[in-house]
Amino acid sequence: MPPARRQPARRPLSNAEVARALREMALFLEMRDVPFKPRAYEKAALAVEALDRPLHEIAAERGLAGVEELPGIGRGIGRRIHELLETGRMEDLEALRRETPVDIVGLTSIEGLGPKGVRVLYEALGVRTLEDLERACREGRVRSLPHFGERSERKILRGLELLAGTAGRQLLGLVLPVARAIEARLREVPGVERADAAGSLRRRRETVGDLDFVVAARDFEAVARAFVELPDVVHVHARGETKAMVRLANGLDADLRVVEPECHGAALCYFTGSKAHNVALRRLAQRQGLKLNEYGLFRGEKRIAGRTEEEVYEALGLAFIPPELREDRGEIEAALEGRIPELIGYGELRGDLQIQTDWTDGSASIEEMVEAARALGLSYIAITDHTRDLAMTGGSDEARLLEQAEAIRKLNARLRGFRVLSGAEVNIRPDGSLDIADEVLARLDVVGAAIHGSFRQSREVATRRVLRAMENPHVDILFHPTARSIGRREPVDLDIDAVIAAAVRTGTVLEIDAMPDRLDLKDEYVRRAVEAGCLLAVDSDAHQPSHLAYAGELGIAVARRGWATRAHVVNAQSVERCLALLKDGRKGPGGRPRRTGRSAGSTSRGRRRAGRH
DNA sequence: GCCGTTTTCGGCCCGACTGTTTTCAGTCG
Repeated sequence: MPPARRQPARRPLSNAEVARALREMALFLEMRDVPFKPRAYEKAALAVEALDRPLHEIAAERGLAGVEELPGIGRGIGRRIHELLETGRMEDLEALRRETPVDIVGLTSIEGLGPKGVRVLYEALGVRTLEDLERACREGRVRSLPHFGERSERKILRGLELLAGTAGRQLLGLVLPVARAIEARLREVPGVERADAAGSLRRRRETVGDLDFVVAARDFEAVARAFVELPDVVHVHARGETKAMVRLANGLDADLRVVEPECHGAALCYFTGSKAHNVALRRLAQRQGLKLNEYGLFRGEKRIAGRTEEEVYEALGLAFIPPELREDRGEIEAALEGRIPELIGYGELRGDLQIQTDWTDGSASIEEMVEAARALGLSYIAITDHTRDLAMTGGSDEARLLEQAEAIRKLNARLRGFRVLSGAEVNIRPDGSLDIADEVLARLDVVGAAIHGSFRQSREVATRRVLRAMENPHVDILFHPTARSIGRREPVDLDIDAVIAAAVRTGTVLEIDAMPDRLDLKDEYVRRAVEAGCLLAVDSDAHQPSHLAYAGELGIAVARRGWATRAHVVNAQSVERCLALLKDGRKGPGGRPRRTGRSAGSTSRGRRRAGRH
């Protein structure tokens, strides 16, 4: 077959694109008042988004059967997804688009406008796009439609403005301080007993789409007033007696819900979500003849739980489920069986194993980083400045690394109750070799290896590259394994299961890099690593003193979302234990491969049992 | 269209706010 006859290769559709098509189906069906199906398509869209591997891979490996096996996807939607992946089109969706040729996703993204409204606008005024809608509102043609009025027109125009100013989901690390400041202000309102940020922020998802605040108070009016008068508020979407919605200056929307203190736990649970977790909880309640809503858990008219979350879970026969696990990914089954692990806590880091200083591209001296680490309650840090290949950062060569190690030795002689470890963040070259000689790596306390370039290699090449670096007997930790930058740079295409298997085999620790735009490994991969018995390091990757706090805040959040316990995290141990874990299982003196017998899994399982006490 | 401690049919989470309504539909979370 001559090459010219071949079809040009079409880029496989991403999960996000498949989910968008499913969501569009849901909106069109909703518009046509089709019962139940919209919910099914929405649920399927969520399921697709939750996958940790591309659908097109699953389809390529297992065909239609592999797709239909996914939760929330059955024969009908499975067949349509398959069609979409094979042909790039979904005929049923195309038919709906032909019948009602409107930008339904765009139009319904306006606050307060849903599919029913879009239908009326299209049928009466021929509105198809956001531009059509803006024109119709400006010309005053919308106000005469049924269920619309002058207020609706103004609301839509304002919605269009706000849409233009929305930044979409924002990094957890940037939003967290904003949320905390709002919590603090709400707690100052007289009569407020509790004020908490809920939603995906409380679950510590890596990005946040909006903020939710749950306040327990007697005087609802005072809380709502304080909320809409927050200095950050640029627009009030809605304001009722117990509820308010506003737009903040950073482009995020924030919701407030005020409840009686008796309901606080139920409300906090409800507004923490996730939606899938809530639905599963409600079904569980229903099967027990109970009703769960934001006011409590009820048997008939009688509230049997609601003041605290713990009370609600207990009354449902569940162990308490930490917010970070509430994604309906097996946590409810685990809670029923008492299998919720004791997650690593936010105050449990004792060291930090990735820190840059003014020896390369950091802004502070080793001593300044030590002081900042001490202030956070840490008792050891590793100095891991960049190496030769990263010339832009003034990366160290062998001689300079040894010079720095000597400076650290002298510093340690002066320090009391604190230990500085010598180290490096060596560069993994495109072929998997390192940019620092083994003889020098052998003399450092902590060797991290990381990818800093050639990000677009094929999966095979990139995986081979990383595995080769991990096989180096001196490499202790794989730093920011996929080298992603959230919202900016795609992760390196790695066979993550192969990397995890190699980590177990070689005794290499996988890092959770806690910089807000990295969070790498990400939560789903952490969970797979934990299940495989990998050891983890939770590091700040700090380039200045203020970055150090990211490890205990964002890094631990990712570890918890990955179901990690303290036993899984090497730098939650004493410095001696940490070093032993890093160096354990290295090649023996005879240069034989590391023993594979030391599985991190058996270590962590053993320690986990011990850690119960 | 999906799913199963109500299992292959008959259910499908629940309540507040808004704007247009004189009793409620649409939207949102």
